[in-house]
Amino acid sequence: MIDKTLIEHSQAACDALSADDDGLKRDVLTHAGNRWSLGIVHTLGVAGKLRHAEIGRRMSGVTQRMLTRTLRQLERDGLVIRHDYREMPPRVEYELSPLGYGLLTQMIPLWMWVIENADGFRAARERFGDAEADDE
Amino acid sequence: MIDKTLIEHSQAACDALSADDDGLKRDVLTHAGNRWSLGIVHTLGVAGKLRHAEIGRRMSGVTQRMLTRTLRQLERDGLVIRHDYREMPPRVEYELSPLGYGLLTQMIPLWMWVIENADGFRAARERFGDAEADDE
DNA sequence: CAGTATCCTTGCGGATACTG
DNA sequence: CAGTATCCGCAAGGATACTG
Repeated sequence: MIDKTLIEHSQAACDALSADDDGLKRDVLTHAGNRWSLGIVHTLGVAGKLRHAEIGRRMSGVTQRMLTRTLRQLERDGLVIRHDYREMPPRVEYELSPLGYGLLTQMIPLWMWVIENADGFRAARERFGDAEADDE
Repeated sequence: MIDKTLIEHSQAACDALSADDDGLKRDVLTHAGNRWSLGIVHTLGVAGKLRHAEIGRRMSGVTQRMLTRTLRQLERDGLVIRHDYREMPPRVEYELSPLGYGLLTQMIPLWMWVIENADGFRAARERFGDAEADDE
């Protein structure tokens, strides 16, 4: 059975939050859910400051296009800082902003929870994946 | 300046997590980032058990199509439980699963952080939104 | 009431080729 | 090296109409 106080606590917290912009939260999660965003934030969080190509090297599968796109997105979101040294050949480095580090920090407990409950998610997938996966 | 120990703590935690499936985390966030997922989870978390139409009434803007789609998605993800009473006229109720309540709980600190840092996000938007919003 | 069935637009993500 | 420029397929999201 579920802890009732947990639910009530959630209620109180959610009510307080509902007053603010609900779209902002979804916005952040939408961008965070994009294919490469989490990986880049994670990589920059671990490595500190990296060049464009170096990020690409550490994240197998990403194309230059998507890397640039995602980095620009993260920059617009204020999570990543871009340093263009205006040299020839070009040298550009990316690093997490304080906001980016903050997000990374906030994400960690969530990630751990997801992994702890991976079985639960997979179980749900199997229950429904076989039955009605084909119609979507 | 940013707390260095924070970064190192993040590093350690992230390294531990990287070993596991990175796609799963992104998967959860992708679904959570979908247009109506958060709102539904929040609504069900606060209200408990609701009928299809009642959810729609509490979330202005959602169409029946998207409501059904999102609910089905959440059901497949194991976050929401669907009760079909097989009556006529139809009566179907939705409620959060334990996993759903768990996710909601995990989300709350993240949401609070997002709202606390809303100024930071908006500031970033304004800095870049004006300059290069037109080319995307 | 609780959905499906269509049709449409938008944006993500990828492949490939090119440029300063 | 750090990008752009084009091309494409796919899925999210929305509008509208219909059904058991």
